[in-house]
Amino acid sequence: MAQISLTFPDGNSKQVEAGITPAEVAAGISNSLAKKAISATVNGRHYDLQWPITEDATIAIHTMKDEAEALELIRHDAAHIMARAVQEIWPDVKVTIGPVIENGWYYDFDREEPFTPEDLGLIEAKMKEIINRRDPVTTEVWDRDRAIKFYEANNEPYKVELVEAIPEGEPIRMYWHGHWQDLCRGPHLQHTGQVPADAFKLMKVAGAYWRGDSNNPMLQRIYGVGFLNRDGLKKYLNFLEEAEKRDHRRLGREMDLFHLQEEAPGQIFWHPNGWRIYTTLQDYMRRQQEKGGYVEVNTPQVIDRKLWEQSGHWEKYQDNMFIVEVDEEHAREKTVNALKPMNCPGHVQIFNQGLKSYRDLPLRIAEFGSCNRYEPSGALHGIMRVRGFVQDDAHIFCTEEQIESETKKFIDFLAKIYADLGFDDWTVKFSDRPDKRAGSDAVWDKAEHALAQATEHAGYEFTVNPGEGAFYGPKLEFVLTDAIGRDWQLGTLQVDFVLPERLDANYIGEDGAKHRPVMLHRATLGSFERFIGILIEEHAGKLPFWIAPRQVVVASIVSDADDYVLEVVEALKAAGVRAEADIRNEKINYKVREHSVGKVPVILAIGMKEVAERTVSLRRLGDKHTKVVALDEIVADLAAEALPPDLR
RNA sequence: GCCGCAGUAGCUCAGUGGUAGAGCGCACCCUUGGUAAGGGUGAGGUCGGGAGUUCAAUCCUCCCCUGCGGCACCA
Repeated sequence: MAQISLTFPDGNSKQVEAGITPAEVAAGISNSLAKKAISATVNGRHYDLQWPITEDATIAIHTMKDEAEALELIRHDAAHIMARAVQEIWPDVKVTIGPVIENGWYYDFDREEPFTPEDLGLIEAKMKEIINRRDPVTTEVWDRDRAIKFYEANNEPYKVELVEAIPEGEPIRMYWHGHWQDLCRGPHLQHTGQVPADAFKLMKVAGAYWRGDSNNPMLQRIYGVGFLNRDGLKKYLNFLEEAEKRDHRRLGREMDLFHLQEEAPGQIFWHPNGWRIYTTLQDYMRRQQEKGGYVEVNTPQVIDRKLWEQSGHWEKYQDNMFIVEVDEEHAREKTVNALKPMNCPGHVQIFNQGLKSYRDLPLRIAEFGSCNRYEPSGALHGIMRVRGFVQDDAHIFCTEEQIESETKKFIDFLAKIYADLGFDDWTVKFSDRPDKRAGSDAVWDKAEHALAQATEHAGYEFTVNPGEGAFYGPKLEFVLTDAIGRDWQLGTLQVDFVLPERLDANYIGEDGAKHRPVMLHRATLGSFERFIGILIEEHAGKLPFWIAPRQVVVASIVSDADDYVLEVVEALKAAGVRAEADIRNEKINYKVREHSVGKVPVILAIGMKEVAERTVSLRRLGDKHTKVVALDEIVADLAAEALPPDLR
């Protein structure tokens, strides 16, 4: 047998026979390591203890102390144990796939009756039983025919499909947890008892399409979360509870910002408090756009289908459009219009008015564009995914050569704004050419290169979404996360070679000939609605002072102080601070609690002492202590604090 | 759109085959209280909408709407 050399993390190496397994390596080191081992990293690859090593390698043996590997294995084995539990309880259920995801795993099943919440309890109990059996986990590589025959015989059609889909040359690996068997690329733990029985929980059942395709049958997916120990699980459940308190839908109610009702699904009724956030943000954006070299426009809401046909929306986007038919009396034909779902065609109409010269480029046309999209009912989510929203939209008409510099300029623009608004943690996704696309490969090469270059030059890394670009061009997505870690696309930048063509936009070049401009679709906040949702969750309702809808409440402690309270409010308002008086017949404790729950950043309490001294007692949201400050001083301080970051 | 779950007072929720309750909030009264809920009294509901079963439906059945969690979608 050939010899190979294994190199350990401490730098020592050892000659061993080829085909040795990490389990044998561990056993050669010590009995206790052999017992505690869960997996290995061999030449950088996460490796099952049972897989043979056939070439020179670096090797590290993992135990439960290696958190990343341990969690992956625990979750992966738990997924299998869950599937086994389900089949032990309901033998007719067909199994499909069950990967590890963030915090846990899921497994998709095909079963006639739905799983109920009570079923989850049964499955959990069965899983604990399986864990306690400490069944050994073993593995073998099979050839394709054997695997297919096996699954056909066992009436597991989804597994047959999965085996068939494994590319030639890749091993078809089987795993056994005791007698129960599953197709799996591994690695896995040594035995089921290595999964902590008190550190996992089945969370929910949901529908999911087989292979993620809505043309396929819907399966039932069970989600579980799993951790190294009970404490990890407790922490996670606690996090979920805390996240619930940050939910913008809950805070929207508590802070009296907005509501939705069933007569207008996916559309927002903004209350005075919420609308102040909205307009404050819009005023701020308007100033930024002016500084950034944009011109602001406004375009019609209801537009004849002819324009949508020309732009391609009628063909590609009609399912998502609100169609408005107008049946005029005496009209020979009724007109068919659509509420605009996007602003781009309108902006091209403005670009097309009059002849444009290359000297006009880049022309940056901005609009707080009110859009309506008929989003699928299941997609609606609070104010984050709605059917009526306003984009801080703009279209930059430029030459191909200007794509890179305009992209860089936009990313800098966006980064500054996100920073002003308190976001440091956002990511960039880059979506490149899809299979179905318009435009030549040469043009795509140029556009993708320009976008990627500009992003790097602006100092940002990005992840690539292969094939996820729009049919008309590649795009950048600027992504933020909500309270429970779900990603939301806010800003975007998309290169478009197609729409200028379809709507016949052109400019006169230096050479005196007509040329086609490129359009960059871009939005910074994305939509005000989604952005405000994210903003609320990011700050858990404690918005920065300048955005807070109610910045200051001045509360009387005794009614004899009321006149002075009103005077303080007037002084603050005159200085540009959003202040309200609370002279209700309530105790100061009550008022402080109520306005704290309402997330008012500053409470000024006024008793007779403050009246006499012309001071206020200042209390900041979240602080326990208070501070007495002279009236003039606090007015000046809060006025300065109320200024938006760009006006300071 | 698909799968599952839910919809009772402004909010959070309990409840029943014989047309309904709590806490908070709201109104009024008492209380003038020094930094996260002072006390009393009272008003407030077509039990999401429609149909069916029944002597009788908020409760059982069916359809629809909306919301929630996923999936799919997301120019």
